Formats: sequence, C-alpha cells, structure tokens
Amino acid sequence: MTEKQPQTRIQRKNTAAILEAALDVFSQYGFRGSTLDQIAQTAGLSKPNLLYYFPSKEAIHTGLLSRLLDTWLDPLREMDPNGDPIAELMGYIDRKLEMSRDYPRESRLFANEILQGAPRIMGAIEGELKSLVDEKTTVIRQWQEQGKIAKVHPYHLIFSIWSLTQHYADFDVQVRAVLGPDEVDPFPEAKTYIDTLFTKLLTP
Amino acid sequence: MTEKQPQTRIQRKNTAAILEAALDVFSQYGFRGSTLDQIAQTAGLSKPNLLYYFPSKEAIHTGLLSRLLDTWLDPLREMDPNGDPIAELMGYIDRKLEMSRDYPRESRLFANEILQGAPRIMGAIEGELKSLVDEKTTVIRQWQEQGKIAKVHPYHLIFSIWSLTQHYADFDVQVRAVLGPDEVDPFPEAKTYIDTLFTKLLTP
DNA sequence: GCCAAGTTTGACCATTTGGTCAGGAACACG
DNA sequence: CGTGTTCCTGACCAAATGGTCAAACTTGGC
Repeated sequence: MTEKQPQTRIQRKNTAAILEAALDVFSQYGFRGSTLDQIAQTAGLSKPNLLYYFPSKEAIHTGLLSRLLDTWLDPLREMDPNGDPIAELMGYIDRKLEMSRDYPRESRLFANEILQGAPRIMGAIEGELKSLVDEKTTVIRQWQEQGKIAKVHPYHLIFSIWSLTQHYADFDVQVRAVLGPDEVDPFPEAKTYIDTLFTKLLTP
Repeated sequence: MTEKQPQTRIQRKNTAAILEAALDVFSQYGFRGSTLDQIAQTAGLSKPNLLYYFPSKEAIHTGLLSRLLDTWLDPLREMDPNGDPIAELMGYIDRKLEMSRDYPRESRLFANEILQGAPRIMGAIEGELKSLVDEKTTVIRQWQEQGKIAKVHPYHLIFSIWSLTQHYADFDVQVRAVLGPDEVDPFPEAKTYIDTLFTKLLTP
C-alpha cells in the first residue's frame, strides 16, 4: 500500500538482484531452510546491505510471492469465454507447460510454500486464486452444458492441469533421472503426451 | 549393512516415536527447515535422548527415506504383466491415489526431497526407482504392441499417474482452499475424475 | 568541487542450532 | 537384592542465524 517504487538505478539494480537470488534459494530450500547469508552471497551483496533494501527475511519472501502470483495466474486469466472451448483449454494447458519450462524456480517456490501449509500465501489462495478459479469453472460448466466439451468435474480438471504441467518443473530432477542421460529435454514429449491426454479427455 | 534391529521394547517404541515425529516435521519443512528440537518435542523426548537413538539429524532423515521408498514403490511393483492391461493400470492408479489419501506426509516428504534436488535420495532414484520404471514401461510397451491399450509415451504415462495422484497429498491445502469449506473430502471426486481421465486416455 | 542524500560495511548481539558428555535413573536378570 | 546394561538428562559447546548500528564510503545535483 504505502510502498514506494525503487527510485535510483542502484536501488532498482539491487532489489532486482536480491529478488533473483532469493528466488534461487527459497525455491530450493523453502522459507525456513533458506538463510540470509545464502541469499546475500548469491546476490553478491553483504548481509547488512541486503537488509538495507528489505527489512527482513520475511519481507523478501513476501515480496517474491506477491510478485509471483500475478504472473502465475495470467495463463488462466487469458482463457477467453468467447473463444473455442477446446482451443481455449488447450491454449491454457500449453501456456502452463511453457511456464514450467521457462520459470521452474517460480513453480518450485510456489510448491514449497504450499507444502509447508501455505502459511504466507493462504490469503491469496482463498481470495484471488479461488475467485479466478470459481469464475473459470463457471465458464467450463457452460461449455459443458453446450456440449462443446466432455462433462468432467471442472475443479478437478483445473487441478489436473496444474499438477501435470507443474510436475515437470517441481519434479524435474526425478523426471530427468528416470528418463536417463540420453533424454536431454523432456518438454517436447511432455507436450505431445499432455496434448493427447487432454484432447481425449475433453472431446465430447 | 552393519545395522542391527532394535532389540528392547523401549528401543522399538522410541525409534518408532522418533520416526513418526520426524515424518511430521520433515514432510512439512524439508530437511534444512526442520530442527532437532522440533522433532524431539513432537516425539516427546529430550534432544540428547533423541540423539541416543540416532547419531545425527541426517541419520533420521535417511532412515525415514529408505524406509519410505520401498512401500512407496509397492503399488507399481504389484502391477501384473499377465493381468488385464487396463485393469492393471487402473488398479495401480487407484492404489496410488489411496496412498496419497492415507499417507500424505510420506508423499510430502518425498516431494520436499525432490524439490531440493534429491541430494539424499538421488542414488535410489537412479537405481531402484529407475529400474522398476524401466521394467514396467517395457510391459506397457508390450501391451501397446498387442493393441490392448492406446499408444502413449510410457514414461510420461507413469509421470502423469504420479503427478495426478500425489497432487492431492502435496497440494492438499490448495485443493481444499479452492474447493471451499463445503467440500470436506476431495478424494471421492478425485477418484472419479482420474478414473475417467485414464480410461479415456488408455482405451485404444 | 561541495554537500546532502543514498549506499555499504565491519563489528557486534541475542538466539537458535546440531551435537557432546559425564553422570544419574531405570531396568533386566541372575 | 545386587549389579551390569540400557536409558535419560542438565549443562555445555561451537557454529550459524536473523538482525542492528555507527561509521565510512559513493553518488548525484548544483
């Protein structure tokens, strides 16, 4: 609310470096498992200097999360109630998978927060996220009434999109380990698989 | 290797209490985010007493993980190459979902470990887990050659089963928050949804 | 080139953390 | 009931952790 935008270039540069470093660290170790020293070192700053820009460890984490949630929900927001139902849903699914490929740390940061019981983000989940999902499931239900897509539970449809796409970010090391060293990039095949899956599921 | 089984009843009782408490704590905060004091308190023991049974924090965690992996892979092991393909796969899926319902902490412990890059379990993933998956994907491929199930990427099929079922354990708080306070138990509907999904996907 | 504002740091602090240890309490068992 | 073994604890330790602060150093605008 009363927050001011960074003014000087140094401020802009350093807050960005801190958030970048914090994303690295928090996404891997979770809030409690991460240390300020670790973040400071990754950002190339001293710890007191870090605390010059953010008042506390918690503030950095909160800063990251609030920043994240918005972009995180964008793909779902883009789903157009007036577009072609199958195309809109497949578009959403593909965008979500691309986010897992391009922003795996963000996905893991989120996963870590939820795993720990979402203590710092429950409000946004029960608020923003839930209302967006409520809105979009209503659209999905309409599409189903019109016979445009198969009748499956709308909320669980959303959950399945989240889980299938985010899995490739959150469980990346497992996916790569199981596929073996030959497979370099699992995403192309993942896309094919997921597209097939949802096409078969949603075609009425 | 040179480990001995707990001998006395007190040993049995206390090691069990410790592992139980450690599961509670580690599954929520991950290895680095958990403290011995927390585990000791949850187990109802003093910290030195805890360290009388386990030599270190790491030993408790390792003990938990090695114990877990075996039971965790059981549902997949049970999949019978000579049974009916669809029935066998659906059986596996249902068993996996039941594990998410009945052992959510184990699922979260695993998720936490993978999120952190699997530093303490990589060996088992590249070894035991990978060879089991390799074995079962071969079976799946045979089923596909015989035209018994649809031809989809076997490895990604396994990944999708893991992700969809474990999501209900790992992201439990999010699922419940989005479904709202009326929905008490998301699992019955989840089972229906997932069964539909894989039936549509796998039917040739 | 000066000065106020913005930036950085070393030294420091209280608390927490993983872990040790000597000794005492409880137990098993002849 | 005695005694060796198992079990438990309070006191302790060094290192790490989140955070503070006064003082020094840069920087930008005039």
